Amino acid sequence: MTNTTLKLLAQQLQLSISTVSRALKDHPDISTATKEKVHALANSLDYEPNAYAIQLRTQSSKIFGVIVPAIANLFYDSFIAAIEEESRKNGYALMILQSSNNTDNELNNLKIFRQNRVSGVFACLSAHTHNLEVYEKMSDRDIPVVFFDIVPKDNKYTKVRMADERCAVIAAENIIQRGAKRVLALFGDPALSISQKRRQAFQQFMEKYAPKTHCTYEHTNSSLEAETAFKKHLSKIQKFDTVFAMTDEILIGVMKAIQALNMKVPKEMGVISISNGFIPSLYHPNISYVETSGYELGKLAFVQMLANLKGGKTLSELTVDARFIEGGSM
Amino acid sequence: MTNTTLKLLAQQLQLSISTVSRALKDHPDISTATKEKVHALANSLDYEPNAYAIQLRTQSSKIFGVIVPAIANLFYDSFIAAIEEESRKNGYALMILQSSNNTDNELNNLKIFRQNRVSGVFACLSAHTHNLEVYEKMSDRDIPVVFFDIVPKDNKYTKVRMADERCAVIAAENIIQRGAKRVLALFGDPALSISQKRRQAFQQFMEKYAPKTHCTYEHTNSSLEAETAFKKHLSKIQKFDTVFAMTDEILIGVMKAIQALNMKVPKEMGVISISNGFIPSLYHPNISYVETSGYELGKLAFVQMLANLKGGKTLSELTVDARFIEGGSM
DNA sequence: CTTATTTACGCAAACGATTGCGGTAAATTT
DNA sequence: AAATTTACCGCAATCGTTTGCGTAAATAAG
Repeated sequence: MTNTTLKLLAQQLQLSISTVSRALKDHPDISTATKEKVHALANSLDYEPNAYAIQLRTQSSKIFGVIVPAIANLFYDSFIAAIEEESRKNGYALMILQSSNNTDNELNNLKIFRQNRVSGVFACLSAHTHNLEVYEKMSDRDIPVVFFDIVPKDNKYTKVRMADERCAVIAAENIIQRGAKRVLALFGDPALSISQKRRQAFQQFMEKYAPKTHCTYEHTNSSLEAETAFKKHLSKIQKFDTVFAMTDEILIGVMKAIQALNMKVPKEMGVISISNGFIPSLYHPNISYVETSGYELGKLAFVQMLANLKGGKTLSELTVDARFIEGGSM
Repeated sequence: MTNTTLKLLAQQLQLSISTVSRALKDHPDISTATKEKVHALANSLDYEPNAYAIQLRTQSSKIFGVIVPAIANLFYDSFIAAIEEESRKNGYALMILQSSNNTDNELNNLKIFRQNRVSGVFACLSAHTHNLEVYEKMSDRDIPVVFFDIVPKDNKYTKVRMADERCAVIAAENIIQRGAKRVLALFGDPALSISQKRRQAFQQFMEKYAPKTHCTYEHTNSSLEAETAFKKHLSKIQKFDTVFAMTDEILIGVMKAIQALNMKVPKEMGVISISNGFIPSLYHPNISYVETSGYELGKLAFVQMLANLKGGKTLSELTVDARFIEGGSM
């Protein structure tokens, strides 16, 4: 079956295409009688406007592009869920592409977005993207870009992110409150600015407010590394009583070690992490964590996008605040 | 900055639009000299074809629509990752929409797909969708639909899914092999056909090949329910020694209970589940599971889609086989 | 040196919708 | 009865590409 078009409707109704078009969108020039006839036929023939023709004519696509390092990631999932909700409300659809933390893919994805003339792009930088030229190209085409989570340093861009330093500080506060004596703090890939920021904020806070607490810092790149690091440090003479995991990945490694060693949480070992909450809820007792909500970040990003779309430029960096969620692990 | 178009290139080169168009796609009618000139200018001006104009002209959009109940789901994530990979290779992009298991959303999503004239749709039915009329509408428009995971019963549709019965049977086999005496088998929402199939296959197999093994069956709708059910049955006089979790969600509940009760796996309690592998890997020892790979399902679905696109109709139901992955929990 | 063939390119009509600019009949006002 | 509105509607250009067909010039064949 061929698709119903304005032309077809016009022919069947003995009207011009323009009249049909106007009738369908309730233009005042068209009489009520005609409108009704048009609507009736359109319904019975299941007319649906061709989005491509509209975009070609109006030069606006009602589609947002989204670039995430990985779709299969709880944090990004919730981010996507949030902008998907908002997009739907506002009549937009989403085109989601994953970069797999690969700069080539990132480039390619942006190309697809340009070719599809998306109305805007939500982008999370690949871990090692430093050349932002490609993103400039989007701006040149008047396609607003809202960066999220992993954002460029330059503040000529619109960006939203978690309050990374705050997260680390909140974690530190609670560790101090618990009265920890010796802490093992595990951070992620040291090349990532997010790891650096969190580590720095954490360390500074601890040194300032709990100088007598002994902290060991380590960077790990996977669950397995975290697990190994945990076990290694535990075998030392001076055992630690509290562990801080910067990411879900690290927490997973830590918890595997704890289970393997059959340690009691929180009695023998206090655990705290930064997470969106899913992983911490898998264990008994629930792990206490500082919440970083991808969902809220998504909502915020969408607001920024809309602002960008309407009122020209809104250059700024917004952050979603974090809060401590009490589990039973501290 | 305005976008570069064929027209612009043609003007600057004193050529016709058609010549430029043909030069760009290496048409034999165009001389090498001209082609080079055209390509050079196109590159320097960053020409990118307008996907909408192309689609309008060619009536094919190079976009696939995907409907999943939820994006934030490990199984669907890996499914999406797979078709994303394949799509990229074949020059397609993905438009992903979530139904949130809501029929209205599902309807709406399909509408968006139709308006965007997607080349095909990968659809996972909402839990309680029984009216497939909407999907008929897609077929009417010659938009192939490949159902995955939760698929309609009617076999006039193209569908791919996990070998649900096989999964359950494999689990049963291993439970028998372990020499289990008393088993608690936890299944999901009894309204879902997938729960029914798995339960039936499991139960039949157990009754046939291990009639003396005592099995208790229960359906639960959440992690919490599973946790409660586990604890409840454990408090009975006749304790069970093995637990089977049909889904990740159930496994999570079971493991929380096991941790809370500080039971030893596998000594005091054998655990086996059906999963894609992520959740089972979070525990120590790793949980043994029957693998259902969303990734492979995605690959298979894509093959089906391509076949559908090329050779007309390929109505069939394909299943991805399952295999047992040994953890340390059995 | 005519008559076929190639070679290399341009014309123009689609694809489906939007919209400024008129146009004509009927209704209303002088 | 003539002039002016008002109410409705159509014409045609436009968005950026693709593609069948036509044709001049260049080359080959006779």
